[in-house]
Amino acid sequence: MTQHDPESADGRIKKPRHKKHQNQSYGERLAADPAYVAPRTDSTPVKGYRSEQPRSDRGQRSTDRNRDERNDRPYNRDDRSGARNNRDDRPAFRRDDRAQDNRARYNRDDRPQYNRDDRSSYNRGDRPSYNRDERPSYNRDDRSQGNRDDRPQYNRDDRSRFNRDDRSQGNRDERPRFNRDDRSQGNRDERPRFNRDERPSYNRDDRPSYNRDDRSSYRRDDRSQGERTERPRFNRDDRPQGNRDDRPQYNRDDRSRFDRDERSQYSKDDRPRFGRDDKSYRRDERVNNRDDRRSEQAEQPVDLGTVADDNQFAALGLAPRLVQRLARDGITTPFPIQAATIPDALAGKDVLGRGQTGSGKTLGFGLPTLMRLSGGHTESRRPRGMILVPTRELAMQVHDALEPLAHVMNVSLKLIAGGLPYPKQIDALRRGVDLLIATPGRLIDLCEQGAADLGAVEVAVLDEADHMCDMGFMPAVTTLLDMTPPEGQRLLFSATLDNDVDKIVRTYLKDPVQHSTESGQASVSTMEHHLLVIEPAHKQSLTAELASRDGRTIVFVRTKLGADRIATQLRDRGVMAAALHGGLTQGMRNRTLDQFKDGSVPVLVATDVAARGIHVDDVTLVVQADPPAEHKDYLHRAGRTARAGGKGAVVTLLLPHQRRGMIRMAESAGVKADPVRARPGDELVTELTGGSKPSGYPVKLPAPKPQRFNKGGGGKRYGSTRPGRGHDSRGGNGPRRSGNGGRRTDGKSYQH
DNA sequence: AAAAAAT
Repeated sequence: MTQHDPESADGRIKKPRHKKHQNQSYGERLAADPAYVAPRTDSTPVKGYRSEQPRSDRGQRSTDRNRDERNDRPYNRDDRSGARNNRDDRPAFRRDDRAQDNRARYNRDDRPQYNRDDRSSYNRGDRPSYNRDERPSYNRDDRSQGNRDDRPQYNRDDRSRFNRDDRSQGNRDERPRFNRDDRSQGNRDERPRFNRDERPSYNRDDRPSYNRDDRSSYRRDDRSQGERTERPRFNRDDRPQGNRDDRPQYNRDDRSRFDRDERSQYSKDDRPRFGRDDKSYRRDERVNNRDDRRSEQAEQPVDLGTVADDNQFAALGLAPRLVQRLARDGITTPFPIQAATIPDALAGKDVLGRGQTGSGKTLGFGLPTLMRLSGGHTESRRPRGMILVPTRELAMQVHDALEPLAHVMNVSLKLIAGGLPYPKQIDALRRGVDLLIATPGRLIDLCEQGAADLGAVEVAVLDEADHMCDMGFMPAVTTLLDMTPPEGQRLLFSATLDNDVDKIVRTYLKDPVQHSTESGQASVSTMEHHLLVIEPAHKQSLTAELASRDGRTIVFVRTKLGADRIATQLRDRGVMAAALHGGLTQGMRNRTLDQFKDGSVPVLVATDVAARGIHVDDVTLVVQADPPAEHKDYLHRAGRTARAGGKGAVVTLLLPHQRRGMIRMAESAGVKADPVRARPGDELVTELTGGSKPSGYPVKLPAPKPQRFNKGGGGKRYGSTRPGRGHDSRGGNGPRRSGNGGRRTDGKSYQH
């Protein structure tokens, strides 16, 4: 009966069959054929559900009709990406449509009843026959057709996926959408969902994996005693601050693995029981609305230590609690960029901040933002602050840097980035989160889904502003800024602010105050620069020689393929190196960065994904195996070393024909260095590397993290070099890759 | 011009 799923025997999506329609958008196709019915999307979770369905139901999936529908899906997907590429054409259309779109979503209120019933029956197992045959056409006709185009199909899947989770806790009756509005006000108490809403954030933010033991005992013991508000603080205080920099990514990786893979098994035992036990506790003692939480916390201030009288942060006008918290980490003297921008930002002005790499810009915009958001009231789905960053890693870093500070200010924050599970992000938004730290794509996605509404954003921050304003990012950034109220405060920060930013500045900033603590050139005095002109044939061996040294090294290359290739070459020559680029799964990216931070892999071979903002302690050498494309890139790449006053060297390898361009670039970048001819073994090279040479014996990357949670499955997705689909057919929120070591196979990004 | 950013 069951042939292979057309969709996947091997987990891959097959090529579309309907070539004819491949470049036709759904809307176009609909226009041509009004009878056209959207391919159903409910089939996406097939992997997760199928095995749970009674066999008799399963059979129905392989009717011709259903198969065809499923084959339609890829075609649809292509449409969507086509649409993405056409972004430029669409934003206007989109934006105009947005209101309408929202309305449509609100209109749903009329519908949920039957929808939900549909869905619940779906859950009960009669879905296949029922849904398949009846619901689609029914729903589709009812629903306003026009909007469908805008709403990605996968929305539906996602939605139903977490709704399902929610639902499993009962109270289906209480859930209809109209509750949405009330929700933030305190219907919460009644609703088990509250429980869910709270828990994830707790899980997410604070539990270092190594604390896991603590946590579980902690969980069981402390939890029932209430005082949830104490918990995070407890955790946070215990955590040695100094380690933070080394650990965040590490935690995250574990966490996601844990969450994604473990949860399904884990939940069966613990979660429901927790829910049940928790009821009385929840009802009676728990304080579960935000304001109460705030006041409670205010009543029991934690001793954050004393602040010296001459603490200069206090002088900038920051709240005592914040100053105390900073002081506890030994941060008592503002960097110039902070001293310059904080007062203006606190005064509510729009600020353009430029400070050299590693000069503390994160706090420069972070502290005023937290100050502003503290004490306000955030409605469900309507965050009041937004920090946009260009890469996921940077988003994580900013999040982790601000988190302890946000905590003392009683500001909730949430990382919104791609490659991470949707449900927790949506839950957090629904619960109401003050400040988002986001990469543009995912945030737009969530806004389109209606999970987030930027209409209440008081502070919008662009980190790496000039990069956010370049061609690739601009549309997304303007889309997001357009959604924020124009009267809101806007802060733009970068090490290089140039003409590209003008458009954003003119459009979105009112009377901006500009602070440039440096010229925007390479003025970090502790950084030395070397330009080496080399023979093409020597590139590999020279790179290996340079990278084979004590201390952390980042090797920058131009392309993702190049990153993979050079990392492999280095390992073949005995240099422990790993590649980092955007073609890897987020899990791989996290793991690689963790290994680089914890020292198990001292050489990182990266594309420009790591060029900006990423802070790793003690990177003492940056090698540019491919010269940067422009002077700004040079500065940002170079800025990974010599951070916060440390020392560092930047070596750029140049093929003869790249020499001229580099000289020009060096001038624009303010780099004082003359190209020098170099060969492997040269004195200069030896000097830079401290004399150590690659062993010549191939090395292998360290094994994935040893922590494997029992019951298998854990870590499969990210941990193995050959991530099998295995039995973890759940958690399909993560990036889906068929396994070949996490490298892209679709070639999509490599085409010119 | 590549990379990044949503699935």
